Formats: sequence, C-alpha cells, structure tokens
Amino acid sequence: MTDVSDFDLDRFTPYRLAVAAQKTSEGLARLYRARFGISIPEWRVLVHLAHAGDVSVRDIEAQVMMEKSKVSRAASRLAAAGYINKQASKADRRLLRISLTTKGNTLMAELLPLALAYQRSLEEHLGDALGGFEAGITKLLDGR
Amino acid sequence: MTDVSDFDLDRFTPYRLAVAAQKTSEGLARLYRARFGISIPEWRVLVHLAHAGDVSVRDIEAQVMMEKSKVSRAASRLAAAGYINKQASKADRRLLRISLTTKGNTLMAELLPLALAYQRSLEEHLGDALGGFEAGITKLLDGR
DNA sequence: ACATAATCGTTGCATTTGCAACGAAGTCAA
DNA sequence: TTGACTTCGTTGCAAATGCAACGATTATGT
Repeated sequence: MTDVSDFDLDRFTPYRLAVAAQKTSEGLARLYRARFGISIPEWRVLVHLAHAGDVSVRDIEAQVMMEKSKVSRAASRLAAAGYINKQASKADRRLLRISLTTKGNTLMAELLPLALAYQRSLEEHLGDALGGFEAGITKLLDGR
Repeated sequence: MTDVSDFDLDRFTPYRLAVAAQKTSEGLARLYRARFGISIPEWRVLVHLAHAGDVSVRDIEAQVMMEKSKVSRAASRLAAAGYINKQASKADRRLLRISLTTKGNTLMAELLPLALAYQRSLEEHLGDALGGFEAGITKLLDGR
C-alpha cells in the first residue's frame, strides 16, 4: 500500500525545478530591477531584440515563451520608456516591426555584461555538475 | 568589444530553467486541475500536509517556498472545499493547526499516484542525464 | 508588572497575469 | 469582386500575485 506520508516534495523534480528557477531568475532580476527599472518580461523582450534585431510580437512570443498579451504589454512599457520603437510593417500592416532605439542599445550594452557575469557565476557554482545539468535541461526542453 | 547580438537567450541558464520549470509544472498541473479543480499553490499545501501532518501557515511558507499570503489564501480555498481543517493552536493561539480532513486524505490518495507516475516519466525521459541533472539542481538549491 | 518589540495569519490595495473577444489586415476560393 | 476564414496585436475583465499594514497574541527586558 502506498502511504500518503512518504511523498516528499523535496524529492519531486517539478517542485525542485520551480524553486531553482525562481531563485536564479530572482537573483538576476535583483541586479537590474533596482538599477534600471526593468521587469523580467521586459528583460526577455530586450534580450531577444538585441540578439535578433527587428521582430514582430509573434516572433517574440514564440522565441521567448511568453503569452502575446504579456509581450504586448512589456513592449508598450519599453516603448513608453524610450527603449524600443514600434512601427507597422510596410509589407504586412498587421505586423509590428519592433526594434531597439539608440537608448535601448545603450541599455543593453550595460545589461548584457551583468547577465554574462551572472551566467559565469552560475557555471562556476555548478562546477563539474554543469554538463549533466545542462544536458538534462536540454532533454526537458526538447522532449515530448 | 562585446557585440550586443551574440547574447543568446537559448543558452542562458536562468531562462532555460524558467522554461523547463514552467513546462514540467504545467504538465503535472494538467493532470489534476481539470479533474480535481486544484491549483498549483493548493497542490503544494496539500502535499506538504500529507507528508508532514499538522502544520502552521508559517511552516508551510518555509517548507514549500510560498509567500504566507499565498499560503493563507490557498488554505482558505482548500478549507472551503472541505479538504483541510483550520483550528487555532492550544499552546500558541497565534498559530494555526492545519490538517487534512478525511475528504482531503481521500483526495491525496488519488493525487499522489498521479504525481509519482509523472515523476517516473520524467526520470525515464531524462535517462542517464538524471544523476547530473539532479545534482545540479541540488547545488543551485543549497548553494549561495 | 509594565511597556516595547516580535510573530502569526489575514486582508486591502495596486499591479500583473491569462484568457477570450475584438478590430484591422491579409489570404483564399468561388 | 465578394464573402468566409485566418492571423496579428491590443484590450476588457476576472483572478492571482506581492507587499505592506493590521489586529491579535506572545516574548523580552527592565
């Protein structure tokens, strides 16, 4: 018989993953939230823009795994702050062409080194577990 | 010089972790949300109760990594649904003594096998990456 | 004993979130 | 061309969230 009390949340992978994700995301967010007033959804949009250049909301939605309404609102805040530019696409006027402004580029030039340093500190902390850990995440992300 | 465009979100551990966590938590939640009307915060409270017996809100807050207001509201919903019981502690009347009702125990007897099966499917899918993966999560959770 | 501080759980409030519905724009087929 | 259908981004709305403040209770120090 299964005893209901021998289920331990601490050994349950979805829970462990959720807590670890929360911890690392918060750790990074602390680095830029106070200093730049950027939220996590805004951060994701900015990063994808820096990496990919001009993109539509739909592109961002697919690439950074966020609901389109979340992307839309993050983009509106970033536009209001002057970091990005939203213009209707010439070819298909349903689409937006979102791009970093000069101010946005300057911001990213300050932000990305912080992110890279954070990534390095995580890798260092993981040490020899890094390879297996990343391999596992890859399987979870690709799989099923 | 660092080129702003060579930062790839797909190789950034906090992001990968966040997406993987979202995927596995949603995958599990689908199994019980429709069938039992249980949310993720409620699920965590229930699991901890099943494992630990009578506990206070503060205990749950610490053990399952949720804000106390989140715990409080989840507990209120569970009490309204008849799954748990809230009574003031005799020894210290600031504390609550939260426990599963008979109905709550019955629920958990149905829920936990689902969770165990899900855990096994994750482990199977991770295959030989499982060990390194769990080791990495442990380092992130413990580590400073 | 008394005043002060700390702890517990709840609640008010502003913000964020997810989902569905919407208008605008484009596609497709007859 | 017309009409039905699809896609894109925004918005309304209800629910969820985080945080601070609160009343109630207990602990601490003098």
